Amino acid sequence: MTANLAIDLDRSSPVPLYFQVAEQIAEAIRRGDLAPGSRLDNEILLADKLGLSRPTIRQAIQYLVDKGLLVRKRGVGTQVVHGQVKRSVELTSLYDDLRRAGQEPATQVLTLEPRPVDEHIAPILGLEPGAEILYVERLRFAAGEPLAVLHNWLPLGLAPLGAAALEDRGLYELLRGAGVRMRVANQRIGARAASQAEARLLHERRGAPLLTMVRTTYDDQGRAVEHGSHIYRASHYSLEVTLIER
Amino acid sequence: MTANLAIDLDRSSPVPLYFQVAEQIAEAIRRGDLAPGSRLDNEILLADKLGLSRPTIRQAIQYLVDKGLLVRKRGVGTQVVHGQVKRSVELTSLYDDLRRAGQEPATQVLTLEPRPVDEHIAPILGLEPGAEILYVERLRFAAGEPLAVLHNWLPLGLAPLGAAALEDRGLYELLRGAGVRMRVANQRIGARAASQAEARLLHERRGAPLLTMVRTTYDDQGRAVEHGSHIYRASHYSLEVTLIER
DNA sequence: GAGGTCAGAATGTCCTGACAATCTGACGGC
DNA sequence: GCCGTCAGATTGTCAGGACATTCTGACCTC
Repeated sequence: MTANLAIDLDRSSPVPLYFQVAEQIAEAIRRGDLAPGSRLDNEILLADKLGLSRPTIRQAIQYLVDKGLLVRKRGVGTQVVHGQVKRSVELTSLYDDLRRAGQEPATQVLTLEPRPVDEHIAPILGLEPGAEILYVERLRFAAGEPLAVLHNWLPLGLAPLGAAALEDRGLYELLRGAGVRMRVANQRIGARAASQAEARLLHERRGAPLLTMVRTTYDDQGRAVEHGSHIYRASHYSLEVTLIER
Repeated sequence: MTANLAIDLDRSSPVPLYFQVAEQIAEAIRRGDLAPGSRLDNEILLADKLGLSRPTIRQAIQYLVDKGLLVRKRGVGTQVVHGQVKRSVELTSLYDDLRRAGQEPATQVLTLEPRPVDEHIAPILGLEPGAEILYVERLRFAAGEPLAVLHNWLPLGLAPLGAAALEDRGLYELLRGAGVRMRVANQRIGARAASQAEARLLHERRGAPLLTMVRTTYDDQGRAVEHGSHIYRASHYSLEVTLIER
């Protein structure tokens, strides 16, 4: 059933075996070697072929099921999902997304300063009211056109964030580079009409539809590391999300 | 460290042990017995206390990590996430969401008929061009106010869908009841201004901002089972999503 | 021919055991 | 006092095995 799907394993590599397997299956799906709807070998056979144990194979498959590339059914087998998953459920910033799409993003920092935390932001970030936080306001461009206005609040001392760095890279990239490991994010997505000031920044007319997103991100210690409130030009941007039921 | 967190296990129940553990930890978090930021006992100790093996405990914890309730860190331990997760990454319909929020949803079926599939919908659902599919158009109300216009395309013969049933329940609920097991969904979320006709249906003014969502849902065999294109009144509704990085 | 029954196949759950990688905090040397 | 080292704690990875549950399709009975 399966094409003979060659998978190389490097046992001396620090990359976990289950991950090596998962990556190479995912690659085969992307390449088209594993057609949508086609069945994978069963877990025991796969384990046998690769000289791995069944739990390891299961972990690899589970990883891809969680990413929405594969689907399993007890008593039947594991199949490749029809219709490709556009993008996985990843914690990426707009900047990363745009660059990956070849859009050549640019950023203009409008504000970057410590300020006392707002009373409605403080509980979200788990801070004392009146504490100082870093406030960032940026205008994001893609292909020369203004695309979004980004407002962020971050705990001080999390990462050294300078205006130059922020104009050169995405916020998430800078945080990751500073050792912050983001794990969970809550997002609320809505829409509203542009105000006069927003319209001017974004080269839209007043009342033009804007996509709004409010997001709070937590790290692997469960601490809030970032709160953002963003507006996007609906005419130029939309969000993509993949949901997976377990 | 942990409150003494009593967990009852029923080994004769068909509910998997790892799931029983996960549910009761989640319940303790919701109740507040496990405060945000507090640490769980380590896996080996927990396994010992409950008379289970470590892999089973790990599976329970992994389940909650995937839902965004817990966060782990190697060498440190497992902690409850600060700031509650509003809603988990579930495959729910608008109807389910509204009812859970106590909004008392109602539905008016505008169209319900088989029709030849559009040429741009056919490849999405994996159908031959020209094949017949079921087209559904509904107006959804919450608390007496119009909230959204829902357009759906479904393969014929998937489930017996009558107008009466659709006015009484959500589409997802009906599909689940017919044995369809949905697993993966791709959503694209955007915004645009309301047309004259849309405004009339939704009691808005022309040009009012609308939230748009296009979604394709796949079942556990990887087959597309539903494609929908929906518009929501941005003034009355927003979407909530939780992202988890593994 | 319709329907029920049963065997095979596949994933789901659970166990035991072992070692690796990583983080924290304490200790000790400079 | 500062910095590096080291040990303990904890999660991450991997192996191998056993049995349960569920689905499909073939076979048999009526």
